[in-house]
Amino acid sequence: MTDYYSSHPRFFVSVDCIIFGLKDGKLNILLTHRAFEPEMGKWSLMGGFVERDESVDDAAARVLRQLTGLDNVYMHQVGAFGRIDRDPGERVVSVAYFALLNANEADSELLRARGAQWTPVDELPELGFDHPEMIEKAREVMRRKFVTEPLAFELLPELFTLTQLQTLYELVMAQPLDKRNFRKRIAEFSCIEPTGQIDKTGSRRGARLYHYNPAVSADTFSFFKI
Amino acid sequence: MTDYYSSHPRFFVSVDCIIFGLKDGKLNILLTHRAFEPEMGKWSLMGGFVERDESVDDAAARVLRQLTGLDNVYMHQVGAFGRIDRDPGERVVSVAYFALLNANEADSELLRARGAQWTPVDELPELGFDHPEMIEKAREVMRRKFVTEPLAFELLPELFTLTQLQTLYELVMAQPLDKRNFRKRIAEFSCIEPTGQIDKTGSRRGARLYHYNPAVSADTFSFFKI
DNA sequence: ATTTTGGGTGTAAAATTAACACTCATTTTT
DNA sequence: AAAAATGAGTGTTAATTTTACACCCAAAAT
Repeated sequence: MTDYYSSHPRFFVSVDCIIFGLKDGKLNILLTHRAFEPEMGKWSLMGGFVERDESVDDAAARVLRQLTGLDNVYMHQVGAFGRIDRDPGERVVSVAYFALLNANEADSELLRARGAQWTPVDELPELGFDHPEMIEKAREVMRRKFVTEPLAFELLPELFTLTQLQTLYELVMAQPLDKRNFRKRIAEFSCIEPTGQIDKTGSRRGARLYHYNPAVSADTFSFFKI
Repeated sequence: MTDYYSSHPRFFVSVDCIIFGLKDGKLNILLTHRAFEPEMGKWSLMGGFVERDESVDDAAARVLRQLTGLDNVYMHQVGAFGRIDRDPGERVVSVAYFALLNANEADSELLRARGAQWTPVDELPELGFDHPEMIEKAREVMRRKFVTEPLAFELLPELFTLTQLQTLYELVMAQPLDKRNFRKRIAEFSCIEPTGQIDKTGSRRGARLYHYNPAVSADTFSFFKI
């Protein structure tokens, strides 16, 4: 029975996390400055090896937790990356995940300790390995899922204004949206509920604060009607 | 430098292929009857281990070629499957791919030799491992891609009738389509060209045969306008 | 008191999608 | 030879969805 396996090679399996967050009204991802080989000195995605006692999904969640201190973060697999020479040191097959989180909730102590830094997606430094390809793919997958699933609320704070929500959709979709049409559409979703509260920080007049009620949406959220 | 890696475990990495083809007007996938452990006697997807000298993508293409004799087949990654106990024998991380091919072109000798058999997707036997999950996911990914990419022509013969094309879309989308609206839409694609020829096998009157010209489509094929 | 700033609102035209039924050409049956 | 059967082929209209577009509001700052 072991024969079936034994003639084949084993590889390191790693996970790489494309961690999205909102910073200063821009879409950012968390990068770390690598303090060790290979690719020492270069910026890279946060990654780690899959251990014996964890699934690949669990490994990704662990790497995220170790970096941000956060649990129960939305994550989604982007795909496996398996080029022979993708890691210059050893043969490593890596599975990429993207994560969406509220940037304010991440443990900034931990981030600093690990040399992690939020970086706007349109100002990325040169990255090692096949990380640029992973990020590209992650943005693609995220954009697609954003249309049919209520992902925006993973990135926004608990309470948000409609302008914040619209800006986020514009960032992810990389296209401007009409304010009135956007609000008309939002009004159709009973899961996006106005709280009585007003945000006074973003404007003089103040803007209504909304929150997302997942219990209400449940079955059919679809921002652009598909 | 090796320290960075050496404390981590290595795993077998495999590929599993969800091979779609049309048989008797139904969507089928190729299954093999396993003649060896683990899961001997059960039906399973065609898979294989990734070897040292090949990328994961290449391994999938090789497994497909070894089974069907075909090269240059459309393949697309479905994702990595990494549950700890997904393979009862050993820890194996598997990357699933779906493939689309013209069932008539596969080498039937090879298929027989390897115990492979076309099976309608709605009549699948009990499958081992996490293969049901892989198939589910593969169908999902395929359905999504079918809308925006000209995948139908990978499954159809070189020449096909519009009824064949519509039936295929109905199979993949799992919903009936209006004949007149369908043909109106098809008429807009200059890449779907009528040949002068007539198919007399499918009907008494005979139906025009079309073929797909990839050179014409190129940029924007999108069956349902997104 | 005036200016500035982002928040908030409705309607009409254009485009797309959905619904729908009959004739045609040929083969098979009687 | 006539009739029946079968899948191929064809346009129009209503309904829905999407897009385009401009002004007033409330509060703070000057």
